[in-house]
Amino acid sequence: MIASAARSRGRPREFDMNQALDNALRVFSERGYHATSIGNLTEAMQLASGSVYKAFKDKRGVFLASFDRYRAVRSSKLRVAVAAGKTGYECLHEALSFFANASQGLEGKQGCLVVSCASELATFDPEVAQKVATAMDVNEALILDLIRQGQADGSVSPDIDAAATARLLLCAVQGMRVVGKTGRTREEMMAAVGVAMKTLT
Amino acid sequence: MIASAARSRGRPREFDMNQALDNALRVFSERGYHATSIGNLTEAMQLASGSVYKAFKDKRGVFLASFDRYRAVRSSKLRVAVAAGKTGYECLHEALSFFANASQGLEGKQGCLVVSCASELATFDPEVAQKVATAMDVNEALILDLIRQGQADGSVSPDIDAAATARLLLCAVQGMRVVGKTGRTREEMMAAVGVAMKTLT
DNA sequence: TGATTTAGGGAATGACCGTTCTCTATATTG
DNA sequence: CAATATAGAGAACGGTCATTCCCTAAATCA
Repeated sequence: MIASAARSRGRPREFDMNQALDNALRVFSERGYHATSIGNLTEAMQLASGSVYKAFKDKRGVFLASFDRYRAVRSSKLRVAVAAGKTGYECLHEALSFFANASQGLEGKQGCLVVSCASELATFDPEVAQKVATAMDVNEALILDLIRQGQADGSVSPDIDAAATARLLLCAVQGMRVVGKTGRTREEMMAAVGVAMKTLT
Repeated sequence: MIASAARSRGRPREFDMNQALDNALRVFSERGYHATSIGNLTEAMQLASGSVYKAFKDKRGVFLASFDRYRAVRSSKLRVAVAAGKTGYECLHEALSFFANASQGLEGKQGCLVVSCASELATFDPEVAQKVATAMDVNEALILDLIRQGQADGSVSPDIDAAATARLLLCAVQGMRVVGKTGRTREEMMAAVGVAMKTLT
């Protein structure tokens, strides 16, 4: 038997898990965790409430799965975007532009699942708090990495405090997601990226 | 009759409005809007539910009043902090430090009412969305003002794009409030402020 | 084929929450 | 002092929400 074709025991799942999670995380992003009802989720995911509970235990389970999906998709897209740069400096510009683009127009208004929902839960849910902290750390580590890469290839000043700069840039991109909820244009956000790049010289 | 001593008609209010709002906004900040129940509010405000509804019409009314109170208090404190600086550059450093300080330790974990709660409501409540947008605009305008002041007194480079820099710094300070929810030290945040100041030279 | 296992769907349930109602208390007005 | 007006407190109410239950459907196992 081919390993990848191994089937589970009973009736197979009829819906596409990733597609359902993409719909769920869109609703969570727009409405926030507590304002999202099971009804909102069943409508968006095109599933009956019983099926939701069969597949995910409870509402929090849907959220946790959506959160992981969101992070996986965003991380993947970010890494693709970053790869377009050649020097460390260019990669950093790609990374900041990626966040700027997500903070503008409709996508900006939808907001960031990590920022809006997770902040809502992190206070009273240690597991979510940990996931949020990790998400932040991963982004900060990526930026720090690119700064060091830039210092190595000469595109970023060797005199800057890499750790502090990475932290400031992390704040800047997370702040873009917040400010972007009030509605900004791509030009406004890209101009901010241009200013942020000055911290690397 | 002395104007300031003019009393209203019926039984006078027994609780202190500002104190009650300070308690309410603390709960809204910690729990978010939807996760805050009337029970949470009556407990924190030390008022019976009937009294809350008599004084504020409904839950949203409590939130709106808390939001205004929060903005008034924070704005006032920010302006006091900024006044400690002499040059525009110094005033900007005071302003950024003010946000950094609020984004660290316990206050950082409590979070910002504008960021966490208002984002939660802004999607489906135009009035709240307007209030949030205004809060952002006021902060951005203050930063822009200080940059121009610095350019006038020679403490900030005349070559920088004042509007774009103000926007980036707004993103940075709002981002601090988000990142600060995951727990950061004063030193970490102040180092980020130091880096942000480089955008002014 | 019959037994077993898992998924889908939707009605039923029980708890909680926001709001209203009612009654009492305390002020001003005339 | 009566009349009026507003505040305080908490019980009562109605609706919504998350969750569970039960029945049916579709797969594998023996």
